Amino acid sequence: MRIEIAELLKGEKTDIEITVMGWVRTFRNNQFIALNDGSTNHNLQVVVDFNAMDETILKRITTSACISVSGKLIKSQGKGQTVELVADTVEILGDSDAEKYPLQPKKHSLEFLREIAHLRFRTNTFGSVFRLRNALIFGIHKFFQEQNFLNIHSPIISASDAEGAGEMFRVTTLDLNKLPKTEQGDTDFSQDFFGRSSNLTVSGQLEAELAAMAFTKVYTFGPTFRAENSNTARHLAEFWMIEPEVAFNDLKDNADLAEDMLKYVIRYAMEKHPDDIDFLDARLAEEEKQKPTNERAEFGLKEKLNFMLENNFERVTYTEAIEILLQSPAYKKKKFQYEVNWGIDMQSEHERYLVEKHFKKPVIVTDYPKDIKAFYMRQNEDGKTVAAMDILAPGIGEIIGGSQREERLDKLEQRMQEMHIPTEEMYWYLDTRRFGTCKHAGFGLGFERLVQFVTGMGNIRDVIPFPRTPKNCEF
RNA sequence: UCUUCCUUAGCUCAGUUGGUUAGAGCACCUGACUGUUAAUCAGGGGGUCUCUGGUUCAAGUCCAGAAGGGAGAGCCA
Repeated sequence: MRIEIAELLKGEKTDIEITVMGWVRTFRNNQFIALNDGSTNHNLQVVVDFNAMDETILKRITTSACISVSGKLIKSQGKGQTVELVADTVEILGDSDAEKYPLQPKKHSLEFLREIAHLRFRTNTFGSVFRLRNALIFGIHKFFQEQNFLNIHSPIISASDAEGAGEMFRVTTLDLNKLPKTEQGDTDFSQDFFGRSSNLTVSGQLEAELAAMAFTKVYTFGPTFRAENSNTARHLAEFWMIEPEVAFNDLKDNADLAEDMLKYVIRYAMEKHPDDIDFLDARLAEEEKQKPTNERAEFGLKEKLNFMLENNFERVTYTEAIEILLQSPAYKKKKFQYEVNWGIDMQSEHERYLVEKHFKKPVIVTDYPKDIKAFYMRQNEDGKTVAAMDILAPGIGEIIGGSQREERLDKLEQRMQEMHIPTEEMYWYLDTRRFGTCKHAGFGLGFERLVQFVTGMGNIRDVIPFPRTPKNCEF
């Protein structure tokens, strides 16, 4: 019977006959196979007696060959591991031509591995990243399910282009070489599949709001698409987003929920895969050593995560945040490239100063000027700000954006008109304000940014299996 | 999209003021060794110097353009 390596390495049972299957990481000294099956970042040491083994089989034990080994699991006779498998039989399930296989048992650059994303799962780094990604996915569902949230599948294809969250990918079945035209000469979308123009979703929030007006507590967790020409280490054209929406919550409840959720899922992932956290912690420390002293991160990965769990997030209003920036040494020494005054949309350098220099922990900034925020955010009594919140994380920037929603029909309609959002087309959204409206709030969490935060990976393209970015749709 | 840097062997990189046949480590192949931990030792094979054009007696090296990639920025999650 096949047993997984993670189970064997617990070392609870020895002197048993077992079968193990996996991929060869290295074959040392014609005797020792480091075997990995993805259940853990640790390898099982398989010991072969090369004098007794068929030589043609020995030659086929190459890096990344897939093999099945049967034999006896014993206490290790050497140092470096607690148990090892003494092979009776080794069966080659899949050969791997050592001359052509691009991965070697050595350090590769992340850029190179990105070009062979179909094989990078087989490395220690990506093994750890994707096990943690899985734990975070499950941890998020667990957190919400334990609190009786309802998971809603919001649509992936959307006809609404009024959400204003960014450029959209068009969905069409029209022949692009022979587009039907209207009398005015525009493309005639009435002949398209849905009888109107349609796009991939940029957010499930509006649909989540509809569901929250019946189930009270809901969340979405699905793919999201933005056709922005963004070339950065924190943007993808296809990414996953979590969007909880809760009836009767105000902005403070919303911030509490976000903070609780982040802490819960980070703790869950750390407890589920301590070895992977250890590995990535060491990897990051190694990487930091290459940098000049003044560019090094202040905390190691584990330090950072533990600090996050043990401390409350800092909460400041936008107005207070601007005041902090204006009083900062960085501002007085003219270190900021962009101007600071009340009303600006804070730039990366400002957010990073607040999070990394001033507070040195995650910060929840609330009550932004209404002119820099979306139409659906609840207008505050001061007439200038809205009940918005952004959570800024060290090293990542904005990880969560949310708000209390405008539940008052007249205020919402007025704001939509000011911002040129077509109210007729959005009748279904406005209906919730017509029929039994109530205060409610929610937020959007960029899932890959969370994975970046937990794994310490600097580039978002290294925390999703097959990244989609401008000019890149390989695999 | 903007700024900036990079592109030399399968990988990581060196290559002097432009000057014979372009190097190293790892990987691979052959052999030795056999309790190794990215095993070690000896030998060997492996190159359209990203592409296109230009300057020059001579270009990996200088100039121009293109492509790809990194970092930072904008937009955002």
